[in-house]
Amino acid sequence: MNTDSPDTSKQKSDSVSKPSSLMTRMELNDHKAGMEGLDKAKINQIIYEASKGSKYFENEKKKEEQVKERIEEQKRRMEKITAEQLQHGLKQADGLLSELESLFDLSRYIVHVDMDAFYAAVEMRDNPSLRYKPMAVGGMGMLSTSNYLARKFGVRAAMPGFIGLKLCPNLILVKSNQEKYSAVSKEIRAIMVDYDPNYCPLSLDEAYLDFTDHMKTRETSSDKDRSFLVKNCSVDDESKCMYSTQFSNSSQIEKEMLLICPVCNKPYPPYEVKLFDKDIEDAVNEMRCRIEQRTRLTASAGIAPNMMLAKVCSDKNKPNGQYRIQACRDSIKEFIDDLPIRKISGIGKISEQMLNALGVVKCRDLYQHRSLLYHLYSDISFHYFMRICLGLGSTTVERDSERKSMSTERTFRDMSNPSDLYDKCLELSESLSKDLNEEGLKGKTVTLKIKTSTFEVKTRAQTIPDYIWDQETIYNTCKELLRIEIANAQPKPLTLRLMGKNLLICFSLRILVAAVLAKYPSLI
DNA sequence: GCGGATCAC
DNA sequence: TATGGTGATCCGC
Repeated sequence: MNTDSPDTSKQKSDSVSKPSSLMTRMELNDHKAGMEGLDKAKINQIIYEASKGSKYFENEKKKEEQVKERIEEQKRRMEKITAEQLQHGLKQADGLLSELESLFDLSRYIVHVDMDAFYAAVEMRDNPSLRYKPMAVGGMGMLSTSNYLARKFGVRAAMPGFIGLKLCPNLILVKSNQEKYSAVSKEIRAIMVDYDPNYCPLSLDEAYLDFTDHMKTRETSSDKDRSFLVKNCSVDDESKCMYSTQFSNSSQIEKEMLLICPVCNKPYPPYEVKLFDKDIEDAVNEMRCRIEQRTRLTASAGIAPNMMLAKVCSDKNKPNGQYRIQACRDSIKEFIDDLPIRKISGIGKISEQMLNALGVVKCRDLYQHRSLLYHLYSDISFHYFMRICLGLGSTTVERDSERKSMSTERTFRDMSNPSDLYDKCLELSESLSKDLNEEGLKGKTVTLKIKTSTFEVKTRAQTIPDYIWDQETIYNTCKELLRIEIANAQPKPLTLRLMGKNLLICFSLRILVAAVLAKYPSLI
């Protein structure tokens, strides 16, 4: 027994234990919109009380320790860097920066569109009794999104439902309805096509668009082309409910007139014709209005010369707003300099901590500390950081290329009986094989993923000589990998809460057909 | 090629 | 009572 350790028996009078300041991982995410002015300390206390002692929590503590060790290791490496090396790093960095500088292209209008609290908004639209009440989509296990009222209590996406209920006892949980969200997404995308036929969807509720070509045709467009029916109603004298329909389509107008405004609960009309201007702000505004007309859901948007900046902008005036960065170096510099690095897509909670430890908090700090970053990070990461601090991003909006992998995984009640585990393994093999078959895909690297009852995650892969997709080969390969893991756990049983499978794709029937048809068009 | 980690949604 | 699923990428072997 270590007599130096604090005597915990003396602390039992403390009825409330304090969340450890070291447990950054468990704290409330507040880097996104809708989180202003809440009592963070109180919320974190509730999250901590609800989580502490659980297996999940214990595993998070372990991971937190590992991150701390990584930061220590980073510090040790930093201290070894000499003044001379720093001088060299500075030269390298400045060389790269001037190279990157020449890549700047300010000629494009890149737009990022993001639906506001998408799943929650759909559910509120379809069930008026949910309006003005805190609600979230998901179950006791996990929430996929919450409405803005629930966010005021700290209820967020990726939070388990039971914690959401602790934060907000009146929270209403609504089951997720993916098919419905997909259908709404399809309606939204049908509008996006009018502004950029090559738009790039990121998820059901998010997309990048390149408005550049549209802006050229817009210059010569007639007023009629830019006229849409818009319904205005003032609600609580602030948020405006806009309802619009395309002016040219009179039969549609009559159909829409029968609808009830979801916010003011009055029937349409009255409505008015709104003429949108030829500039980019009005073009994006027009698109958002049309989305709202079609779906009765609001979107936010960011307008910038590249994708990285557009993405940050769309968050700025959320919900139901838009923000534009002017396409000039000074505006970009002013915007990026003060921006916290965590706002950049790709810099998550861990990278933020690692960089903060070096004194890098805002994007301008990436530039200030460029020499240090040159020495501490890989070429790829360093390159990425330098692009960020310049405000440089991709200007080519393109659809995702072909998928590189396909996977399936399930969480279940703790399971240790080997025959149950093999059953689960077979089940997942069937599922993955079916999905591969539907898309005509094959691969040669099979990966088994397991998560133990203590939340420890492991993956075990095997590459086989042939391209495969069939259930038997997937099962036989994974069965062997699983057998080894069960054996390695001996004499203890292997107790799992999740199992998954993944196949790296090497062959796509669809691509093959496309290639053959391209070569022999007569086959069509 | 493998396994762990991180990130986004 | 109770902390997801899918796809991608990077790093260090």
